[in-house]
Amino acid sequence: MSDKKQQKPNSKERILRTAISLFARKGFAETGMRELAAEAEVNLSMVNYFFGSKKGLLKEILDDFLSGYLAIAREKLAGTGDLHSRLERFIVSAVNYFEAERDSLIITISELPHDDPEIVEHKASWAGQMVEIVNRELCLPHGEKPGQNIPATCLAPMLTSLMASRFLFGPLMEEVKAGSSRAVSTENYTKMLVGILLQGITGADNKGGERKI
Amino acid sequence: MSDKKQQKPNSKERILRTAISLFARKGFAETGMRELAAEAEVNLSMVNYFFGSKKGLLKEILDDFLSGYLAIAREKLAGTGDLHSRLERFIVSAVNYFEAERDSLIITISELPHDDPEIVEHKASWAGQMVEIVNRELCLPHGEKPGQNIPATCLAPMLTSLMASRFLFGPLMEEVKAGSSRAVSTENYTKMLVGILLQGITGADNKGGERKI
DNA sequence: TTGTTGTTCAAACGTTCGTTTAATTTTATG
DNA sequence: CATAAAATTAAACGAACGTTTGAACAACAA
Repeated sequence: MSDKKQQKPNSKERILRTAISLFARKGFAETGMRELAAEAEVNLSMVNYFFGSKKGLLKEILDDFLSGYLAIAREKLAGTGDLHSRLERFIVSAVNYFEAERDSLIITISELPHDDPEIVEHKASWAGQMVEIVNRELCLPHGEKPGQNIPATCLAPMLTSLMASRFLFGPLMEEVKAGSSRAVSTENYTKMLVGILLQGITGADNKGGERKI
Repeated sequence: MSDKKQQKPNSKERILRTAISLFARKGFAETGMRELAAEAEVNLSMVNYFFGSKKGLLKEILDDFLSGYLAIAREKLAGTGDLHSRLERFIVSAVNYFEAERDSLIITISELPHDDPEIVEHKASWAGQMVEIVNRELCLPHGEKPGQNIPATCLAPMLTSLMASRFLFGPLMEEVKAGSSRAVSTENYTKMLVGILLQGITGADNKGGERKI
């Protein structure tokens, strides 16, 4: 018994982990409670016991992921440093976070457009805070240059979608070309994103400086 | 009777349109056959009569959308012209297509990561062709410059995700800030994308020419 | 011990699901 | 008109859904 209790963690945590895996692979509505309970090796009732309902479980997954994403945005986009370095360290942190929590990312993106009133307020709350940060740290400081002002409600989705593309399309691309996920390392992927984004959103007046890649 | 029969189109088409709307708003699995039939003003059995099954209906929606997207990629990315103009006209066409078929786009993206074996082969077939086009028309001609070669299995998802972000996040952003969808016109949105992408993926050696925006 | 609190369990709740059947109505063709 | 084909209908199928119940079990304090 050198480990604490690695072989049998909390039932609640086991449910959470299994749910994240199943929801990402099969979809939330397509995953049944009995299937989830069986895979997590718990009794059927335990899900409702710990999370109240199936949607309560989904809400916890979304909140866990989005709060982590928002914390990264808050920490990395703000503070000292010019736009380039702040954006770069944000992308590095966010992409690493997406990779570590890729199943939660897939669930979040997949459930994004659905208008379940019980869920949509949660998403809107997180999205609103994200837009606020992007607006304060990225849009406003560079709104001086005319013709380059991208609204935060447009830029925030762009950034998130671009960073998430690798993981959203990952399973499908693996089906298309086996091993394609490992053809580009995560480190190189972030470098690509930084290169694309920095030289783009900083304007056409960029005279080839900032050779970040 | 000036119109052909605008008030009552084919039942099959009515089912298709209603399904696209409901699947996009509520999700595929969350939408019931009875709800769909009621909203389409059609008997419950008609869905299976015309489409075989609920999944057959989804497959038709996905195939319709993806074939149109692939046709645009084929037509706009290939042909004469330098990379800049070809990429620009592709983005213009694709974004307009996404806007016209935004519900189908939402359905396609939302169902992307799910591994239903009956659906995944369809998606993989389309994705494989898309990757092939991107590789032939974008990656290979510019693979000469070292350090800038982004694999097509990485670039194609990037392009698609970036163009789709406006529509994927649209409903949520409207919840965050009413009217945000109309804050940026589709034309300006495409110009933003062109500006970001062109100056990014064409490399850091770009000396500020090509002021497309 | 007794009582309490937090888990786990088997069983069943009523509902809704996607699908099928068989009869009927409509449409088109000879 | 007659007849075959296509479209539409009401009703029911068995299966699976999310949820609830009430009892049993574990750990621990009084």
